Amino acid sequence: MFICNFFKIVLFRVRLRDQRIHPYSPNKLILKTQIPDCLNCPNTSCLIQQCTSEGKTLAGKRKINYLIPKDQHVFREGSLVLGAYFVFKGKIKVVSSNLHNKEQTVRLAGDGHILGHMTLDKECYPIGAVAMEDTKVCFLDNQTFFQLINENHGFAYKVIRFYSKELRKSELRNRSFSQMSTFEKIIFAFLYLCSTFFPNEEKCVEIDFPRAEIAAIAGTNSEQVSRGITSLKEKGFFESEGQKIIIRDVDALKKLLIPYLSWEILE
Amino acid sequence: MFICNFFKIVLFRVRLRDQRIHPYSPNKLILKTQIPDCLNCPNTSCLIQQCTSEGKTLAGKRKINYLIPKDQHVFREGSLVLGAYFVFKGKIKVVSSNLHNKEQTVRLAGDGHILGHMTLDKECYPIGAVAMEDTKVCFLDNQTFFQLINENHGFAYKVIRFYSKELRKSELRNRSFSQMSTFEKIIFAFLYLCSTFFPNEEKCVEIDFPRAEIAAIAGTNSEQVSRGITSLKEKGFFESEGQKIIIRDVDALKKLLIPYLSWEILE
DNA sequence: CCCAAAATCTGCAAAAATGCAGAACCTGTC
DNA sequence: GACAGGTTCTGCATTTTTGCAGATTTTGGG
Repeated sequence: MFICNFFKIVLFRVRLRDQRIHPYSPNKLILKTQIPDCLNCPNTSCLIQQCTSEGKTLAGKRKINYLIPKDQHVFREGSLVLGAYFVFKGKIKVVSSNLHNKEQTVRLAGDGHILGHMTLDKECYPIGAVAMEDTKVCFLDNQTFFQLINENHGFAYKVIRFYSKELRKSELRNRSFSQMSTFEKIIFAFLYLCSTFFPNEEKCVEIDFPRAEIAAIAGTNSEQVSRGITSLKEKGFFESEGQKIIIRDVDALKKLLIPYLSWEILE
Repeated sequence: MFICNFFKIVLFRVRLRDQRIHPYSPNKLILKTQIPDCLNCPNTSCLIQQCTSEGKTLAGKRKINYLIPKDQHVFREGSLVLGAYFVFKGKIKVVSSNLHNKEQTVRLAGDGHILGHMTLDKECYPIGAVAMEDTKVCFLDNQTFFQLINENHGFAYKVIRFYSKELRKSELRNRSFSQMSTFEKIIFAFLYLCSTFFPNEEKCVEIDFPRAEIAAIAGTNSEQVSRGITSLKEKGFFESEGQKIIIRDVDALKKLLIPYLSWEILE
């Protein structure tokens, strides 16, 4: 057992080091793709839209567009991240594993969200990002990002607001993990999915993810998610169509978590 | 029970609304205090030090200094935050409660850290901040903060890096909450305390907080913390002097959590 | 439409965490 | 140095969560 763990650790370290050496060895499954340049981008929620025309022109020239197929990594745990990814269209989960190979989804990112982090020094975090469906992203290297911040105050301000807001959301999720029952955490996971991936849909949302995916967001296992879904179906909050779940009234679901009152944040 | 909850909710809402109306009704226990202006500030970890001389002069002129006594709020849950607090010297916890009156510590902030968030619109989060010992903070209103970002690129960049880093730390704490056993979470809480409040001490750290305080960080209760401490004393990781705990070798403690490998982050 | 593979659901026993209550221990004051 | 008030520790019964295993349902390919 101890020896087994030791090997796992060594392997993990090697994996990390490999990725330090080849941080962007191109994944053959990740394809460059066509996305409009920033001046003509239809994605109004992208923060680059806060830049001046010159800024957008620069960003459009420098950015690299990728199509990340479903279940492929945008970047891997332990790799150096040399810039930021802006989600053009799609669904991304930010994940973190431990050596027992249990994966926790620590953040969800939808259209217009930023992934990756800004570093000057060689930082290296055990966090990765995976596409939950075919997703188009725009990559900006750190240098260009820095230049955009220098020359576009509105952009810099919005980026700070974005991170500050995500930090607060993450802090509330922290509270959820430590105070909620498993059943409540499952409801919370569904609401988080709704607010991130369907920010505009008012009442009725369809969710079609494997139970294990939802479990990784809620911080439990797929059996509990199953039990939770069954219970919510019995109570009339969910309907199902095959393995897909239909939430007819998201607000009713929110009311189940009133003691945790964090709805301001789930805009 | 239901009615009781209903009243609690109403009261909570009223509390929130009151604080919206009087976001800065001065707490009599919070005193303005003497802190050097930013040009002569000895706190090198403060991000305002990244500004130009003009920026520092402006910040020094506009900032308000407070001495927050132990156990007093810097700001309360639900209140409007109209600017940012920079910790000059002391220890702050960022907390979030639920209606069952259970409080979770979602972040720790030591010297040089930033609290509060930047908002243009009237946002309102169920998050508060409390001094864990007498603490001096500098308050900058949003307008000045915005001006500093406009005119000091290095500052803007560092602020983005700060939030991005805190977000990542928070995400790792999320993983900890959902994957660690209670015992591991307690160890993690001690390490988080060490890395935030004693960033420079190499091996030996003294921690003197009530068990309930540590429980709120770890996401458990004080009984479990007690049991955890006893166990760690038996194993030789902790010594005690009255109710104070002495960790002779922080690195040895870290090794207990190797499967979660997040030490890069606990700088 | 049928079938095999995959995913989901559910009952149950084992494990972990919780909360209570009383004992032991610390702290500061007189 | 004794004492009161507070904090911490620990044993125990209860509750919650977990993980397994087998039953059931769904999915996608022919």
